[in-house]
Amino acid sequence: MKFSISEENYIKSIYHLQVLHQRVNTMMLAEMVKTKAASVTEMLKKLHKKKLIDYEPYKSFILTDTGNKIALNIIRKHRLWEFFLVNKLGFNWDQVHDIAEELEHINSSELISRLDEYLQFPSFDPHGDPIPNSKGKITDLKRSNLIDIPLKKTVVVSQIKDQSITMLDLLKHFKIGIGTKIKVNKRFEFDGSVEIKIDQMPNAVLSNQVAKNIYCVI
Amino acid sequence: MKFSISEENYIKSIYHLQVLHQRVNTMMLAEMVKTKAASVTEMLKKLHKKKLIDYEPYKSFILTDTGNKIALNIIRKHRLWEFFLVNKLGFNWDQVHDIAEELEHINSSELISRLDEYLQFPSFDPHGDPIPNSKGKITDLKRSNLIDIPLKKTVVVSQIKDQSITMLDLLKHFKIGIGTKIKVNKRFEFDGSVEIKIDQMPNAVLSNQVAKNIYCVI
DNA sequence: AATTATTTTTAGGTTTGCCTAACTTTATTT
DNA sequence: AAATAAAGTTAGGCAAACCTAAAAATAATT
Ligand SMILES: [Mn+2]
Ligand SMILES: [Mn+2]
Ligand SMILES: [Mn+2]
Ligand SMILES: [Mn+2]
Repeated sequence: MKFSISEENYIKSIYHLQVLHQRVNTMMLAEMVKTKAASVTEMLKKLHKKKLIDYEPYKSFILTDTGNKIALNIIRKHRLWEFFLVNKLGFNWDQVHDIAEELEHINSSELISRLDEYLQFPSFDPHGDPIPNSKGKITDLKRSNLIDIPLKKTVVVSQIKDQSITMLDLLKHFKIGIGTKIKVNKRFEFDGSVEIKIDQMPNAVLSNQVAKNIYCVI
Repeated sequence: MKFSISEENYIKSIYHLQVLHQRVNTMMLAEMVKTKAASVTEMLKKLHKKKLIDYEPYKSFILTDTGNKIALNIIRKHRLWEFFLVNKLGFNWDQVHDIAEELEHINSSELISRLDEYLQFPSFDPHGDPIPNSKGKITDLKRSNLIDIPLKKTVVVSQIKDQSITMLDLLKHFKIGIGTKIKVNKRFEFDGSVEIKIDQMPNAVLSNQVAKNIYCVI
């Protein structure tokens, strides 16, 4: 079965919202796909008819197993393309999302399996998010939030939750990226901010709002 | 200015038809974009309003200078992606057209200039067609048709005109590709067929219809 | 429990791109 | 020059996605 670009974007967004909130409702989804609630309702009816979501009017909804598989395949494509853009074409990690947003809809399983092989079957995209394999299986790492890791322990940044341009821009300023070795010197009770140390860099303080979005492997 | 995928496909098709026939008419274009004449007329009105074609009702039409530039940019993207698919991902030249047909609509000049650089600024795509540079300039080779080249002279296949799957399939069978060294032993007046010789291969006879589509550099 | 606020759906429109059928213009035959 | 054929346009409709405004259902307050 083939799906329109719109349908694919809705499916993928439902998936991401489910990861955060278990079940999804109309308003959340409308905001994520940048449209109005009325348009979402129409699409929900269509996705339900195609058996991609479990949906009853006025209730929250979730993907069916088929819906889930389709979502994972789109995410796989998105993340493989992001990896390609950064590691082969030399883009910065904060430039690739919008392009991958288009590339993820290119329709060819042969293309994706060859791309995967060409990239040597990467497990994580440039933002540290896991890339589902061809069967849709995700193998993720155990990661701790910068807020929670023990003081004075050097850990490695491995995932950024908020991937807005503004966030990625801030991280670039502090020279924080996936793979960066980082140490928390101090945690300030008052506002939840943390003082960090990165090799070759002066001490720096990150707000709680920033620190919450940085995950590390110990 | 941004254009829809449909608009881009029409513009590109007009360009290709112009190369063959100088001016384009409704029926030709309808056949090329696989739609009906009525739909073409509607699109012609839109493209004319956007100043991409010179068009008057009931007359044949051509691209304006702007239209031409846009066409060349789409063709550039198409051929760069084809080059990528064959030379980096290992596709055969007969598998890449449909995928490039989708990839050519991805919207990012940064992406294309990086891809171009990554591929080391190739001049020809896997079918021997010239790739316009970033300014839209094409530098093509002088090529002779297999029908016309002198007998017993070894030449190099450099372009295939008809790129249908069936044609590419036939060429694969005879081990003819871009770069293949080829010699015409004999030309048969009766049906215009030619007997050819390729290294490591027995003599073979190509029909006039096939030979007409093969171009070589001497 | 009743009122108010929020969420969700429905109703009615718009745009893009496609279609068929009817009509008009241009080209080709007789 | 008329008649016929072919090409091109217009008219009227349809499906996909979007929209605003109104109505219905659910949730939150008083
Ligand atoms: Mn997308
Ligand atoms: Mn990512
Ligand atoms: Mn195309
Ligand atoms: Mn080509």
